[in-house]
Amino acid sequence: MPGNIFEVALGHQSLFVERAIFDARHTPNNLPHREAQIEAMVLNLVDALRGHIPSNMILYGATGSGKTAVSRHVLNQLSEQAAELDRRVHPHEVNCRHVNTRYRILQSIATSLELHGDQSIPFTGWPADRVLKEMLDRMERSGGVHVIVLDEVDLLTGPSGDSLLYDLTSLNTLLNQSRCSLIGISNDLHFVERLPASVRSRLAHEDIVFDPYDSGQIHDILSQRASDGLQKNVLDQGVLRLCSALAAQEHGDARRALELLKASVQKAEHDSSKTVTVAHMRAAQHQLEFDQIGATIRTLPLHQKLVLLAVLINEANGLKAVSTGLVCETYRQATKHMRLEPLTNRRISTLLNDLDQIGLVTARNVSLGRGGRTKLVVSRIPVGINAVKVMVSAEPLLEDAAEARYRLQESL
DNA sequence: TGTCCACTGGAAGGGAGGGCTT
DNA sequence: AAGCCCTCCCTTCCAGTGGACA
Repeated sequence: MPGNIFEVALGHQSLFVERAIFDARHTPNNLPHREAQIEAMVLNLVDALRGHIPSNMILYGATGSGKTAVSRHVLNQLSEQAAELDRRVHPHEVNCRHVNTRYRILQSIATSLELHGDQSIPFTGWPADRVLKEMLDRMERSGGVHVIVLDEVDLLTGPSGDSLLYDLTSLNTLLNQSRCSLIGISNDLHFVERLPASVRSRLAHEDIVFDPYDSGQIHDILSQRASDGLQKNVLDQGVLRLCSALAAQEHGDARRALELLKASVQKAEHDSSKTVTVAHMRAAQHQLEFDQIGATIRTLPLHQKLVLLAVLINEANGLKAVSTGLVCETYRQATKHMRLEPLTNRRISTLLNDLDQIGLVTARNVSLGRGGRTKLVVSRIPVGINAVKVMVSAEPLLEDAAEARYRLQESL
């Protein structure tokens, strides 16, 4: 008589003790190799506990260099200490990748201060200035010091972003009962240079730089998390060293290293293995790469998929680098096949830049003399991933266009 | 050395769509 | 219902560009 289908799975002993320790949201109490940055933040933010206004700060550093984790850790500690001293400190964290317009950022901060009986602010509809006023009112009412963290602040571009940063850096001139300090977190060292002078001088009072972790430092971070989050002696020799070395190659990205270690342990569990081997890690690495790129491709808008398809079709026909003109031409044929209105060349040029930005292609500007100026586009999708198949599975309409073009090219 | 090509990329603005206020 | 605000996606216009070629 077969038992419950979950019974067997429950019977397996997990290699994890605490899986959450490997999550991106997890903020550890101990952040190795970030003592200097923590100290710099503390020296500045301690003013909030003395009733003064901490200077605005910008934390710079590559992805996975610990900026967000350090900022969360420091703010958690600040809130704890404030509670102990009966001071009011209100941290607000906004990720500008997800919340990326002036309106929505103001709305998000104001909503975090919403009290029972307050009118809730809609996602859209109000004039932005009204949202700003509402946010100021709520800040005044709650008093104390507000610390606003703008994660990935470099993604706030254009007049709307400048205007928001202007608003936020001017808050202290409008507030009477409370104070405000701003922390920007940026991957881009040159972000501040693009800001208008009026904002730049007020935002960048203190810069804290997070150098990428080297292989040894990532090893320390992984060892610590492994000892907190995994059963004893489940990692084969060499696993941590390989994982750290791979992450160090990828610009010292500790987040990626943790993700890889977690995926490797899951692979081992899937194989009902009692230990995690280098082979599990290699398999996990492939899996992560496939998942990441596959998800990116699947979520592209239709025309962007067609532009990528145009690049891949030309590459499949032996071209190593494709010019913008050729991409446009192939793209137009595909849209004609699908009975779609094609976008303009200008728009395609921007879509190619976007594909370059998200890492699916490399688009390099070159001049071919009398052949004119153009971009040479090369796909960056690893050989093992069938991007056309991924696109077709997400957008079945593309199947005909993809196949028709292949047949056309084969017959040439 | 000037010309020319095939673009690039900034700026401005149109229009659709979603949501709120009056 | 009309008017307003905001965002997003897109087009149009156009000055600028790098380097081969005459």
